[in-house]
Amino acid sequence: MDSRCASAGRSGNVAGGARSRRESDRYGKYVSLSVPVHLVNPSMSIHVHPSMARRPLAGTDASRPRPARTATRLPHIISGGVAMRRTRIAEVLSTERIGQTVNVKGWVRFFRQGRFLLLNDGSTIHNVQAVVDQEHFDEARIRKLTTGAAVSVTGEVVASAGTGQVVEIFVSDVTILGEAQPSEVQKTILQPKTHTLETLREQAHLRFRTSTFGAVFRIRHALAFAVHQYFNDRGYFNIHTPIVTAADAEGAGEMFQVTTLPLDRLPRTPDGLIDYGEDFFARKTSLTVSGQLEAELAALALGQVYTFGPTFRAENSNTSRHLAEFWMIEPEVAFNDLQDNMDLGEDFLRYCVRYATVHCADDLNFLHQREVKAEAQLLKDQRNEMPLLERLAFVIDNEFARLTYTEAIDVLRDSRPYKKGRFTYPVEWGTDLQSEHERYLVEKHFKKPVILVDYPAETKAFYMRLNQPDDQGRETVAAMDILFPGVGEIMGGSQREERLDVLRQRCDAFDIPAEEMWWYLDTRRFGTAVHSGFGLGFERLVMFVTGMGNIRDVIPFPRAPKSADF
RNA sequence: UCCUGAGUAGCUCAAUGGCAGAGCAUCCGGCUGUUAACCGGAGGGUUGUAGGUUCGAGUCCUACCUCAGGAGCCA
Repeated sequence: MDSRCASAGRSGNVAGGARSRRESDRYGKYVSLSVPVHLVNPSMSIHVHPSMARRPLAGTDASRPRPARTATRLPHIISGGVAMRRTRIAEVLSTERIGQTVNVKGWVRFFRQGRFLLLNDGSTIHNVQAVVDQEHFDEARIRKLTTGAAVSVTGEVVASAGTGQVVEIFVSDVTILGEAQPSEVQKTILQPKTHTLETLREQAHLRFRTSTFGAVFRIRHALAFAVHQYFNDRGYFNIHTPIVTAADAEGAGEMFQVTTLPLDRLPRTPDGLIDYGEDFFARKTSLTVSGQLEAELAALALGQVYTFGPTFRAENSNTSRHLAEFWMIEPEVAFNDLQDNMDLGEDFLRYCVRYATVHCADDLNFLHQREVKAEAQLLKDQRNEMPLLERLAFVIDNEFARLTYTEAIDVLRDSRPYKKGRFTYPVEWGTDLQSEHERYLVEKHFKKPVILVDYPAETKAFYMRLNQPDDQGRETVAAMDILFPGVGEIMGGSQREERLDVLRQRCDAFDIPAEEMWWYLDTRRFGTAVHSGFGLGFERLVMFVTGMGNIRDVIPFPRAPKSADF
């Protein structure tokens, strides 16, 4: 980046200081000289400054002629959009540009009164209003300014004469880049009205254009960026664990098989079994359900690592919290015990939420208002106790409640709903907590995120570290689950079993063939060490931050049972 | 996979077993500094699919499909 800035500076063909050179460099690749002249208003004169066609820069895409930055600096370039670089609408609205001529490209949201063109280019939740003076343009072109069309607009930024916006663009030229037939648009979610989330889901390829999904996916990006930022700043290394795996022992759920065998004529062994020796990898393989085991290997050498990749579960889960394909973040840290693991999980979650509130204020504000409007129509007991922005602030400002599974059982047995027989499922030590129990703890009792630790050994995975039996001889493992309001289990992790003999016993108890796990067990043979990690469902984090109630609305193209459209 | 509910115009929803409707959107016309613009008019339907009951079914019954909410599995 720095070197590219320097070369832009050397070219010296752009007026202005260091800042404008950097901006020119950043946007230079979007510049196009070839505006289709037949789409330009014939009544407008087109002036091309000599600087438009000169001095290629050395190498790189910047070797195209460079445009003037603004009409203010080169006032003799007055119109036509020719060779003007595009300005993102976010930039037009957030910086002081009154008096400058800008070019924006985007999609029409509304065209009110044949005069007010509301454009959005995805750079921000906000639209820019472009005022089209009909007398200056032929009717044929005006008629193509319809909802959904892609257009390029050039004009002066002026203080708005209306009251709904601070600035607007007074259009000197408008070009239709891509038409949208109103009769066809009318059949899609692009028609400017409120649609249900179910309808939007049926047109997932178009829902990016809506305000809600624009906001959701900008926030999703910010959170993904925050994940890498957090770990990078703290000396973690990102590990790309395999997507195709032969490990069948992770115990994290049903797996999607990966094969190149002909399904209509499977090769058989003499015993009549499927002959996986003929398969692509010469063994049975599947899509990964977790990168944890591989991340452990890396952590026991690189110290602290994390994965952030796709994960696949072939469970027949039909809920608002499950996907067949989702993204998971799995840090793994050598020498961390369960306490360190909890501290990491809590600090990490707080960091991500805070990052979103700082970097996505406009989008979160929109989703907040959207939620407030939607909740106004719900019955009181169905509403969230806190609106979105308060929920986020609450997580940032308050420490999570921490307690053991055994203590949680006591809390539940002491609760009103338990004593009044309101729980559907029994509360007994040794069984997994049900959704209703977790929800009570998070939403009613503690009213904040809860970290539960030390679960009964038989309910958890083989790799979790076995604790000392308690005074009643009950066995637990050093597992931790972080529960969030509305989302449920957002994170699950543990201290790993580092003792070879205990791990072997656990493999036996879970019917896991130790010989297939030789590479995993090897780490316990050569310099084994205490280590811990967790898995965070990325979409569940996005759900919490955006307030979306269905996980299928926080991933662009959801995969779920009987559903892989788009 | 289980439980509950839903499926009627492009969208959101009405319609006691008796003529299938409204608002918005679309199209045509008007108005023109609008803010989910407004005013007038028009077009738009195999009521999810397949059977059944009935003189008559959007409405009742059966099966299936899809979706939603909840449960299980989990992140």
